[in-house]
Amino acid sequence: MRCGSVWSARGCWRPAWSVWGCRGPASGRLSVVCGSIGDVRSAPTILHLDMDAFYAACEQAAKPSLRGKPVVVGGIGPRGVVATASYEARVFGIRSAMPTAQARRLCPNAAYLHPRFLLYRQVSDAVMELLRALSPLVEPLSLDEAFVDLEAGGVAAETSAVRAVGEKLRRDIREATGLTGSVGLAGAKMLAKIASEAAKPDGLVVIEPGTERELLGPMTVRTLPGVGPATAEALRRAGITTVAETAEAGEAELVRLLGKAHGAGLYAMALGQDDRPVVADRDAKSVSVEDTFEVDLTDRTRVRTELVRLADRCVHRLREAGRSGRTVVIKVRNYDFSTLTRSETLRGPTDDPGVVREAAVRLLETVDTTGGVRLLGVGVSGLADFTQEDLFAQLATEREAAETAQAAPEPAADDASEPEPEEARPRRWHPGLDVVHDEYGAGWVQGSGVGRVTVRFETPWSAPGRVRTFAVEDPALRPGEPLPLVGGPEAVQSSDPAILPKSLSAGGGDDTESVGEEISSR
DNA sequence: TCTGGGGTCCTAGGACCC
DNA sequence: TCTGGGGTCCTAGGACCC
Repeated sequence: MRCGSVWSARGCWRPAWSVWGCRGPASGRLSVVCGSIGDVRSAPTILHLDMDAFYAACEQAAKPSLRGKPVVVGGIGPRGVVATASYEARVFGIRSAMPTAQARRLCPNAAYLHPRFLLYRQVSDAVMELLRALSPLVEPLSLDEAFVDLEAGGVAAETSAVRAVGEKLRRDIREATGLTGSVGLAGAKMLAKIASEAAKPDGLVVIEPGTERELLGPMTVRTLPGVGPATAEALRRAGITTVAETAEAGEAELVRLLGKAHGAGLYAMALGQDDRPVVADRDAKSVSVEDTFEVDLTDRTRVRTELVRLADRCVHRLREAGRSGRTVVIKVRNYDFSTLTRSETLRGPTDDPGVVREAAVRLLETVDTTGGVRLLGVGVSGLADFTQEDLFAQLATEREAAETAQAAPEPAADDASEPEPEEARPRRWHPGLDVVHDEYGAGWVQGSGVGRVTVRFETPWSAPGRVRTFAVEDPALRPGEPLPLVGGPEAVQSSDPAILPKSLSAGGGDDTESVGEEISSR
């Protein structure tokens, strides 16, 4: 089924759904049943959009030389995992959440790129804007996914009307971003999501209200949202593997197996019942940051320093969101991957870096880290809208700062939101990052090592570009910014004139005399 | 060279209060 | 001074999602 998702096999995957969707003399009867329950709308007016291989597709749109090639976006380091693989990379068996090292074994010739969230957010904003033109009720689930309530947007509650809206949306997205998205339309969130999954890539699937039970019945229970490996295994041990078997098991049995909330929820899903509304403007409930270290931390002082850094980053994000929080939580993953959390609830919400820092350090003191620390995290929950100084928290800061002053000679700048000066950071030329060269213009890092960095000079609107290699300290080379994927050079809004050099717009000649040597592309 | 980072929701036990 | 029960808050852990 997975390989059914690749370009080549798309033709034989999608029609299978059309068959299911059209099949069934009983569909009329079922629609009456469901209509009477009121759990699913009588028209497929809930839309789910899912962009296709989003991060990888953004990179291919930005980097002409990668179009049609396997691209993997994710952690580049020894402990990295895959965030998104392009469809060309999925042919090799590469999947999200797979260790990058394993992906490299499966497809050594793919391009392995560090994520550029700035770009993904820009593209996402453009897509979400198109969605909000359809309805005031838009619920983003992530950068590349959202529900839209078309009924609230005044779209006629008819299949033909919502289908037309969905197809137009897909065209608009392609025009605005150059990317493809898949659309699912159904009378409930769960079904719309299942439909968009079936539509992938670059398709649209409608699930007609009334057909959902026979559609879902034969599918694996893993299809249902909320059923992961653990739930699936618990169900399998009870002889349940399909959605139909889940429904047959009955609510009481599912509650016995999985607990009250999960069991009851799963039973409803298996019947195709899902009346969750589309909710716009969901407030975040927690903010957290975490780092996995390339080598386990064993030095206690270093662990503390890193924790303080994370606390500052966390508060920075909290403040950016204009929030404060009452509960501080730290997360420690040990050398053996065992993970624990410790939390402390303050008397009132705070966004004071000192308070969060000290709570985090206090919590760390209750944890044995002698075996080595693989990951550290700091989070804040119990969020409130930040409106006023919290006196309790302020007092706590001063008191605890005084108490720990002698025991903890931590340097610690006063304001966590102060970013490190650019010069203080070593230049890290991660593969995939934008750069600008004084002479050659905009490009991206293809690789680096042993004091050299290899750059491919191309832009979203250029032909595939050529590769040159420089010393990592080359003063003509500097970090760049993402370029717009569509609109060409006219769309560039940058104060950096070097992005658009004459040599590039003139089509480039054989002009490698100066800085570097050519390197063959892989 | 196994296993990221950012989240959400649920459960269960103990404290505490009525 | 043998003991019931409910509600809420806090903490820790776990499953799941993208």
